[in-house]
Amino acid sequence: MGRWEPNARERLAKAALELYGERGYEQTTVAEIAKRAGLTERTFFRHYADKREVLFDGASALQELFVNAVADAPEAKAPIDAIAAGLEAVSAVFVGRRGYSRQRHAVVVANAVLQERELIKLASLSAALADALRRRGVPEPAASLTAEAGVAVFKIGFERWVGTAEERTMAQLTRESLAELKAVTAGG
Amino acid sequence: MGRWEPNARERLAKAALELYGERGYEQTTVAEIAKRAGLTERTFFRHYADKREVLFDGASALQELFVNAVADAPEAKAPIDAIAAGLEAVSAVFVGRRGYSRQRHAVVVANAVLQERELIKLASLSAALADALRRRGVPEPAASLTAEAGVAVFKIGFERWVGTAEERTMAQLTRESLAELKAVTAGG
DNA sequence: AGCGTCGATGACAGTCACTGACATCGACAG
DNA sequence: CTGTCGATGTCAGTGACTGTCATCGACGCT
Repeated sequence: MGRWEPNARERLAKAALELYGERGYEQTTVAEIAKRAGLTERTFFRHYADKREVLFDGASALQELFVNAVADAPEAKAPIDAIAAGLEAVSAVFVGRRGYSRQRHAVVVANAVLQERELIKLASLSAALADALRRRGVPEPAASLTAEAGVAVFKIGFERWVGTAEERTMAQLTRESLAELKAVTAGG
Repeated sequence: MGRWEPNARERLAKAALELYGERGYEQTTVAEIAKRAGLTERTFFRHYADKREVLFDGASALQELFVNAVADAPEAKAPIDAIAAGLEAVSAVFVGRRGYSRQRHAVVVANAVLQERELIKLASLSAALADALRRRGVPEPAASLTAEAGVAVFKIGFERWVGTAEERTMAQLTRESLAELKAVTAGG
């Protein structure tokens, strides 16, 4: 057994989400988070770059999953359909995590600075998707626009998923959102 | 004549943009900005909520212009065409401001925290556009998706405008980007 | 002219996010 | 038994941001 309790990083993330929910993000100090996790403030900053990042631990894994699914889609598929394949893959990882997703989402929407961080994560995702599409041979600006559209569908699909009482899967809702986007941009 | 030099707010914005460009955003302290503007740090925070906001003074006016153009578009127009009318109106205000836009954009893209602020301004714009579309009778999620698409077109059109050497207007570039988006989302 | 109010600013102390430097100490290899 | 390593603790420091009170010219009223 080590000198310290294991899973310091996870303990910090859990403590932070709890405290942000209980007292609010601004009313919570990093020292309090560290104390609840049985650590010190300095150690918090060794695990997370800042007070917001602690809520975004899974972001890079999600991005990787999305990008890989797009890259691995059949070559013959159109850009928007490769994105659709990525949306399917990403939707799958949310199965069974609706409670956690709701709790986390409630904290984020309540604080502008957390929304900012979420938005830049989505922008990073969009850039990575555009890159994956370019590697599939899609030219600009089509690659960036398709990526932006995909992220918009993901965002709105997710919001509908956490916001609805019905028991519909995130995959269903993203499929519907994509169909809707195609409808509103049709014609002209 | 007043007790102080006029246009304190504008002086602060000018000093901040200069210093962010000269030394970088992080290497600039608010006290330095205030000093260059002939004021104190405390006065800076009376004009701007934080160190980033000083670069986003025109954001609310731009949003208002965009939203009004969408609201005032002929009733018969489809949602995406109302958005297109808004894009035309917004593009017009950038005429003659390419140098300033480039300088400001260079500062923003060099700093993640400034990009975050820019992204939340765009998110606010998207929400306001969705609201305007809803008031035109557009249901959800079509309103939000069309708004997101419009913001994506604006963003990419703007980036192409500041990034290209050719003398093309922002209106031309946003028109092209919108056409491209329609093309990539077509079919399926 | 005298006077009271108001608004923009200055002065100052305080909190907290975040960083750099150094110390601690169990695990582990040799 | 000893030296290295890695995760943590300790502590001092910077800078963003806030609350509070003081200042003082402009302006309207009498």
